[in-house]
Amino acid sequence: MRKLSELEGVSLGVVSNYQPCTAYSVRRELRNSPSSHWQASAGSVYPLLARLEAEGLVATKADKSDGRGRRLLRVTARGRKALKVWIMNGADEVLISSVTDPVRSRMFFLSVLSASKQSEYLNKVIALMESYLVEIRADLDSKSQHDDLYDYLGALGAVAVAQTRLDWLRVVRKRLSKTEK
Amino acid sequence: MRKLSELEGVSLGVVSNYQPCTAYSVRRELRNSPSSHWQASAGSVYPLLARLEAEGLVATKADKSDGRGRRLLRVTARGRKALKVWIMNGADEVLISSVTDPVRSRMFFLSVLSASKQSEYLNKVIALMESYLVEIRADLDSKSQHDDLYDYLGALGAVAVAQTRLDWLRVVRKRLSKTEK
DNA sequence: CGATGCATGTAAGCTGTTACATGATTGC
DNA sequence: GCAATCATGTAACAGCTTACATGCATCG
Repeated sequence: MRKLSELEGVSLGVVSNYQPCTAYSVRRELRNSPSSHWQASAGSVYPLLARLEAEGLVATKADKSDGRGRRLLRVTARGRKALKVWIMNGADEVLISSVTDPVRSRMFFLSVLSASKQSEYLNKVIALMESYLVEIRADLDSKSQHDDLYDYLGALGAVAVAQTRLDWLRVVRKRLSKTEK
Repeated sequence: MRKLSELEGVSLGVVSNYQPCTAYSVRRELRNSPSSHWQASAGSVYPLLARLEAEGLVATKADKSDGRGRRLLRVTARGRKALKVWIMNGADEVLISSVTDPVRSRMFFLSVLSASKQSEYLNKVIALMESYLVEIRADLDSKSQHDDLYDYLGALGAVAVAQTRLDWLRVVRKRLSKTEK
């Protein structure tokens, strides 16, 4: 069986968690989830789910009671197995270290900016990180440990990492303002 | 001027930090950097740098003393400006929240695995995170604050985030082993 | 003198984005 | 009745990966 991409695995997982559901709701779930923000455009999700259906990982059933022609998705037995394989394949050296942070990437080249532009950039990024943290904290608070534990634990990780990134940015700002003097 | 992609910005930044350098060394730098792990295959880096050259952001000069036909890259004035714009554009809401962690993504769907498979997965991932942390800690230690401050601060962020992810995974493991009983 | 690393690139293919296109349903 | 949302998709394009292809330099 073919190896699933990240977006394919996540989409299959979303179907698994919310079935029966429509392709549209999968897309919305990916877009709205504040903790792992995929673009999940229509041009990717629909062909992707069609691909998974062609491979027998999901099955669709037309909902005749709906005039919009919605088609309800379910994960097949094959699909459940493929999801398990995808998860276990996530325990991979390369995948674990492949988390690229656009803020951190820019840090390495910050010296090309003037000192004032540097602090302008840092202040902006810190402000954005702060409001992002508020957003995902609210998301975490909305998730009870007793409702869906895995959802809660995932959101918990998102908050922890975002807090760490913010703390780090504050250290950077402090350190750079010291050098300036 | 066109908006640069993440890989384009990073590549331009690497040239800026190490100039004069070859396209090959840019590729190697991206591949070997443990803190922000791009694949940076030949098929992406060479066309990318050719693109940047065509737009006048980098300039190449043939090194006649080298039989391999190496071409040395430099950032032009236009390129330096484009790099500055790219960095400032990084202070963006969407970009900041776009950090997707493959380990965290999988957490939301972990319930499809049996309890024993769940702990097998977590143990594997934790072991990998531990050795990854050792690797980037060594990288951080190799970077002096007085040598290149920005390099040091970037690596510091990578270590902080990796440590947080590991701590989170340990919390998850503990929490799930409790539920099992 | 052979393996590894340096150095440059191309071709095919997959994945994802942006923008477009259509129509039904629901809430105000 | 009108706007927002639900719902499905297509077409053109951009970007990156994998695999291929070539040849020089350096070290043991």
